Amino acid sequence: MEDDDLDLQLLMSGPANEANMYEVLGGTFGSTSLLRNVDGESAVQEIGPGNEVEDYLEPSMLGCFSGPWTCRQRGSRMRSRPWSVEIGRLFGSRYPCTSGTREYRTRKNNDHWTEDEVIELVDGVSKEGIGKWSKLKGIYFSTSIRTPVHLKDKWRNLVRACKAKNDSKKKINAHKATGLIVRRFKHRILAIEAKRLGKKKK
DNA sequence: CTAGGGTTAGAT
DNA sequence: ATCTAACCCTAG
Repeated sequence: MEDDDLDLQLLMSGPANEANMYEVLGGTFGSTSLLRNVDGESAVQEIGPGNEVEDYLEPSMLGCFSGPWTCRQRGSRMRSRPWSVEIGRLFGSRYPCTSGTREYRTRKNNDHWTEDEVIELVDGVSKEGIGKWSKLKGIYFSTSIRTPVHLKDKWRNLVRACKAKNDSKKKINAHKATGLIVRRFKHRILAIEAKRLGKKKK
């Protein structure tokens, strides 16, 4: 059995004991990982064999470990949810961060854009122009999780993807879903972008 | 608030 | 090992 399968297995069945839990968490986050103690706001502890599971998780969270391994739709095929997402749920979308100065990461959403969302974005930008991200959010994405910054970032990624395919033919379909979208909107996106660059020079 | 550099996760 | 998409950081 491969390592990934093992991790998956552990999450499906739940860690057998504290040591196993330590393995599961430590295995991914590394030996220096820190977990916030749920009770004490300031208490941060290193994951270690000397600690109990309760040091890291409150009882209600423990149930998450034995739940079924769920899948979600991404693109056209089902894919198992990365277990980092599962960990994110365990920690209320605040899960430990091993790099940098931050104690933990707070990543709210890690989903890929749907084709419909991209259509909205391209439509919106062509009507309102580039750089009106907050306005765009209000008009086209008012009920969406996407923030103005997300819109801006996505647009940048779209432009980059379009340009990448102009430059070289070697790295096509790095990601299939994006490839389709890019093929469909390439001309509109590049036209809008060209307009922006034109204005910028003046 | 936006622009743009930086970081991270997942796929190849 | 490298690349992309999504997300973060923050100056201005």
